[in-house]
Amino acid sequence: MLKNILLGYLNYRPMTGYELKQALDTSTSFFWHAHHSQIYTTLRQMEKDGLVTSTQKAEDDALRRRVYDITDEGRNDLRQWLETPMSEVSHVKEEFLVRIFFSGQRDPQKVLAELHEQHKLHTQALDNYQNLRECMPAHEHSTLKGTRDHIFWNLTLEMGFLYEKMYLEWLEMAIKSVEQT
Amino acid sequence: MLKNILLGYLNYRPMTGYELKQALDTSTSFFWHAHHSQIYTTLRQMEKDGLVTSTQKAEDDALRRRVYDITDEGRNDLRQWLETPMSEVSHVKEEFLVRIFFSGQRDPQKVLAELHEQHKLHTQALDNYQNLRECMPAHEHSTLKGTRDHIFWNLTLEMGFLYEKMYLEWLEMAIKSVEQT
DNA sequence: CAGACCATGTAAAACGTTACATGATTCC
DNA sequence: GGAATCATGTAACGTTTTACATGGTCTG
Repeated sequence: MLKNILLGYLNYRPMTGYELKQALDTSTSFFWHAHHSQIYTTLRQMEKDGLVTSTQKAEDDALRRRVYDITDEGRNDLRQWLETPMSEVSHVKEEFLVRIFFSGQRDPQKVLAELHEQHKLHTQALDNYQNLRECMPAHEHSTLKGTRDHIFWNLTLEMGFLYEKMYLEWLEMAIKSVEQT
Repeated sequence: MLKNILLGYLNYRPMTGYELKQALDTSTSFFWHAHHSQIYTTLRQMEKDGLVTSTQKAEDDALRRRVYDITDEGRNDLRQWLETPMSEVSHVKEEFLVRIFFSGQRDPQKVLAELHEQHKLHTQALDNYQNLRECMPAHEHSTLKGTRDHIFWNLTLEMGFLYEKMYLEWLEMAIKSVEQT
């Protein structure tokens, strides 16, 4: 899966592993994240498999920056993946909900504290999306020439926003529910 | 993580691997799932680690049913895990959103078809939660003696419901957005 | 010159998926 | 007797996390 994301980014332009890590941390982090160690090793594997090529930025580059570029084979691979539709829903894995599910015998005060902490964190996440959303210029009138990318970027951003809003709503309900015990 | 879920269930009552798989598939599947192969191997590992014990249901049981029971050490382990609060938000991994993010160059008709397919699947999921919700008797007046478990079970069920509702809302927005292209 | 950030890697362990494998019971 | 479901496992493979490891650059 990480492979597809890296190909997706490299399809826009050549990038280093470090830049890809940053791209994942900012743009894609809501729905996929990865540690740098995995990114670097996956890139090397992809190079072996002929999906990307890499070159040192300059022969004497002290930072040893290695720029990756997608190959035709890589582009094919990416297209193939995108053209094969998903026919299931992605499986959710939410540790916090597991904790809640098994919280019947915990001290209610401690559960409440944890719910409040999550509320704080999800509020921060929501603020983040709200800012990003406001920063987004009216794409309708600006850069729409030739590319429809922004439509889809906005859609995923909007999902992040809706998700956090829904999560906060639920947390507030949960807090009330536990308080009434 | 799977370990904690299995301990959580076994803390209610002794169960076989098969029953645990069913419990995961019905109660917990919205926020955690696992294949039977992983469940059986994890149970064996937990037995080695002294967190559970296992016994054959009957010496001549042709079905080789093996019943697992939690030990004191297992109960400790579970308590410890529950008492250590989470101070981050769980990371989401949604393959479908990755696909949408990189869909700028796909045939819009194919993207639409995929969005409609997801809409169908998430509608089914929502119906499921709605049924479960209606089946839940008014716990307030029934089994509340001694256990607060149902409060938390209902909360996770409610989250499943809200999540699917939000997802459908987003899908409808996404469909409109792509149609207008 | 210290601290933040740039930049890349290896290795081991943990976790998760897929495929293979087997055989019993139950209901029609 | 055939199909669905009960019931448990192993092995290979692939993915992800965690810890270790190193050194350069840039800003105040």
